[in-house]
Amino acid sequence: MADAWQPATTPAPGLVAGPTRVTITDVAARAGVSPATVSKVVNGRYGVAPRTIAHVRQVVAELGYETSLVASSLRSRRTGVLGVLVAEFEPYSTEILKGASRAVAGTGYELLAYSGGTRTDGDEGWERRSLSRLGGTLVDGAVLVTPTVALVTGATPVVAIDPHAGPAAVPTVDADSHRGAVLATEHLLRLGHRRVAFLGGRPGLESSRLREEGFVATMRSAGVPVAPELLRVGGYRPGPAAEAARAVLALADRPTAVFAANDLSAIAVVEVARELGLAVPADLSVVGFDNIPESALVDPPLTTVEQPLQEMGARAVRRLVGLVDGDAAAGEGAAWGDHLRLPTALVPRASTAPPA
Amino acid sequence: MADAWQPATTPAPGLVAGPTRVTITDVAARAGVSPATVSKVVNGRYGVAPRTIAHVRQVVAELGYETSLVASSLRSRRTGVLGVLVAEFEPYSTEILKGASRAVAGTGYELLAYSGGTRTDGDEGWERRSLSRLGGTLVDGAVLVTPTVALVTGATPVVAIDPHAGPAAVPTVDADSHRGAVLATEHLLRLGHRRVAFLGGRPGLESSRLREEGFVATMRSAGVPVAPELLRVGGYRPGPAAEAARAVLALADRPTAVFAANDLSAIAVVEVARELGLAVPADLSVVGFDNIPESALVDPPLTTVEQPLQEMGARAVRRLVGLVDGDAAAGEGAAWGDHLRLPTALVPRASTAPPA
DNA sequence: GTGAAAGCGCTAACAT
DNA sequence: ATGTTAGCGCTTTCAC
Repeated sequence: MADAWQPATTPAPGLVAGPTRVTITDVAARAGVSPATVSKVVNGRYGVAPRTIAHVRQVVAELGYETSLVASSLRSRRTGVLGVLVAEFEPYSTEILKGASRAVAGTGYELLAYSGGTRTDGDEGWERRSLSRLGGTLVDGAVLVTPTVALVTGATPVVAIDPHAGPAAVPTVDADSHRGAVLATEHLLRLGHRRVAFLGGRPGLESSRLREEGFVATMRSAGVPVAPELLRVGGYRPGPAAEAARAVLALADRPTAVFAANDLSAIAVVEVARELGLAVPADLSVVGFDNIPESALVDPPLTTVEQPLQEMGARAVRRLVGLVDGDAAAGEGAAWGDHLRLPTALVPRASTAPPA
Repeated sequence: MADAWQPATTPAPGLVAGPTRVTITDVAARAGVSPATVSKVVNGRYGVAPRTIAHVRQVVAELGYETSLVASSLRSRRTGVLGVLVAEFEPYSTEILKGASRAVAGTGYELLAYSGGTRTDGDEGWERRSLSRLGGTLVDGAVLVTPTVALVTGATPVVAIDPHAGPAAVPTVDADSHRGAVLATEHLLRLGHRRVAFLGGRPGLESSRLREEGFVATMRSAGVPVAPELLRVGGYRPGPAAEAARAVLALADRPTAVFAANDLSAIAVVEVARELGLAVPADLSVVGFDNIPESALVDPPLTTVEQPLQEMGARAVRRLVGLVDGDAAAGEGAAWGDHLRLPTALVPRASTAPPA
């Protein structure tokens, strides 16, 4: 890729890089008071003379002082910041983020999204690591997006979105994956497909298990056998999903349809099909899951199962705010261990058709 | 909205909330060494006996210790974390985030996105505040998304995306807004529109200025006058944009087309048109800017100007990594003050047509 | 090879 | 009403 960086105008006065950060000590020195007094003024504590307040405010403004999130959170244990912990920023997690952002407005909290899964790729346990690194200090509470492992949450309030299988110790928000899988499978059966492959999600996630279960159960009850070689794992990720798709489409008795456990995988399937010279949906029908915006933008637009991702993010944040502000005043839900399951719905688009 | 929280199963053993965070002191005590030694082991410093290393590692694993990002960053001044500072998480900034996330993979850095604009709405100066709060300590460098004010960056390396007007003291990434506006305006003129309204972006942003300039210049050079009442400000935000749209569509001599400075505004225009019983594009053509995924999902799909948002995020991060790792080894670009401008392109869809 | 001590910037007790 | 002190969890000299 060509490099298009160009020389720019010279920096304007006042915009150049300054020396180091302005600290509370700088403000205190300039104002002729103690750091403690500055702290009180900045945090609106009682017991400071009006004159002093005004003066300190003045100096704060002059110097452009802002309290360091790091230092204050280390000391005080309350930051007014809520964390959204994700493995990486992809369409799924950013949809959640949009909803979280909307929900946090007006609560007095700020949002900090941390992507801890990019360091070592395929990193299991990023959620534990991220939570340990940020929890208790930097953020007052956290929303965990698709955590794959159970975790000791310690003192930090946590809400999970679409978590691992098994009992959860934290309030959980997810969508009805089983029902969604049933809808998708019925859609394919109704179109006349009998040989249908399933590209599973990330092992360990409950949503992954439920989507497979929904698929298999629906096929079974329709009296259509599911050959073992048609059950693959895509891990919710494009790379592995493409590999699995290649394998399944290379079969002598090729499936006429693929149900992928998420849209990213489904999009990968469509790409692989194209590589192999298969037309979608003429030669191969593809169904996804999630209804991320990208699913409507690919060619052909993807038939998929919608989960209300933004709503899930918003609900999780509202629940978290309740937890952080004290269980008593919890606005949404009450005690730990709750579970909110939102509905899913089929979104028929152009990637599915009757088999040739 | 009905509350669907349901009681859940009892927490499984080992998953319940623990007491407090495991600190380096806990590990030290359990391992029978000093905190300093634990620190050395955890950070891979030299001068620790292999036996000790193994033992400490063991205890770290047992206790599930993770170094606190807050504490270590306060002391050491290097965190391995890059910040992306945004006003809020909406489609524009999350597209940037996707690109940033992709670019950061494999660099050894982690990504922390901070939304500092939701606290007080319409908050000018969130970028300065956020940077002050996180910079120098929490993050090693930051990408600022659409900062509206110039700022003293201090010691923290910063790259700006689509910033304020005027000379910038930091490397900047943006898209060719002027050219994009020309393309959009020419498109409308070509369709036969003569009475075209413009819904401006956020005052203070260079992109906003350039889009207006591109629009006005193109209209002028086509010999089509732009009535002052057709030049409005939407601020890149749905609410104000809708208001402006209502005003302009209530005009006796209603425009036949609206060019909105971003997609969010354009979508708001379409909604207002619908409210007023105007069909898009039959009664009113609408063009947006950005090509956020949502622009293709609305009804009718929006004609818009594409900027390569993900690419912009990726480029900004790569540049930032160069800055943080030392100007010498800068992988992308060299000195401060550079400017990368990426191309824009018209994306014709269904929201534009010849005037009735 | 290891530990004691100091201190990053801030705030909460406790003086004064 | 204000200042002094201590310490959050960690890393970094610098002794030992």
